[in-house]
Amino acid sequence: MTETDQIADLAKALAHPARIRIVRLLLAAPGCIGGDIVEAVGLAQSTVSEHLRILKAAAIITGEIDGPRVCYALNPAALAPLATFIASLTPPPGGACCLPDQKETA
Amino acid sequence: MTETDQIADLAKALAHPARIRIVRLLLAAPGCIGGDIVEAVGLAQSTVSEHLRILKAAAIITGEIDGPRVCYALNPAALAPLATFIASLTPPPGGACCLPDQKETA
DNA sequence: TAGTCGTATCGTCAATCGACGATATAGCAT
DNA sequence: ATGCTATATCGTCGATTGACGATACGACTA
Repeated sequence: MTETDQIADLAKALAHPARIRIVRLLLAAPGCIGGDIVEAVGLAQSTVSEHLRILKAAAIITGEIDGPRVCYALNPAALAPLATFIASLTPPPGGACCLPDQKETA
Repeated sequence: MTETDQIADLAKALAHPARIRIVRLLLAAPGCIGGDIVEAVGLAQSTVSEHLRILKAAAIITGEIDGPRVCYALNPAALAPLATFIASLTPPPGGACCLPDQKETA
């Protein structure tokens, strides 16, 4: 698996509105949510489970068995390759933020 | 088109190794390349044209007619929604950079 | 043990994707 | 006008995706 494939796979894992929504839910969640996700996204339970499986396969989320239910949590570190790639493409939005200045001070 | 859909569409546009490769080529290119892309990605000309169309539809690249050929160039600004979304998920890698601190100083 | 709740998996279907060859189109050059 | 080169579009095919209902699995509770 080349880094290019890795980036593409991460992008594919995010390439669905339902999955974006799930990630956002997990971001806003205190730490662990389970079946509440199903109601929030408004799809069938089996469909949501499939989306969770895809996100888990990409390591974007982790599913920890917590007694009777499963505790899903974000694993932002897995997105690093994609984040780095996108960051390398986007100089303007946000302006000079972290990088002092590449070479042009003007 | 909600912002969620917009992010998903951008991710989908990047959800293919060939398209990642194309974007990388454009990033490294001086400014304009055309048919060289076909050789670089190693797919049929029609297939590459289709990938270029998808990237163009997502506004990630622009295709400007330059005489007999087409000049493709990156349009990083189009990725802003996706970049912002991913940045909101990745606090650790890079450390506290731009945002002073959301609410928790510790 | 039996029941219940939450989650995962299976089977199916329509829709979309990715790849290709063939073909059309547009802009030089001769 | 003719031909050439570069790009786009069309039609097709197999593979994958996304959705669902039905069902299996696992873990508590009574």
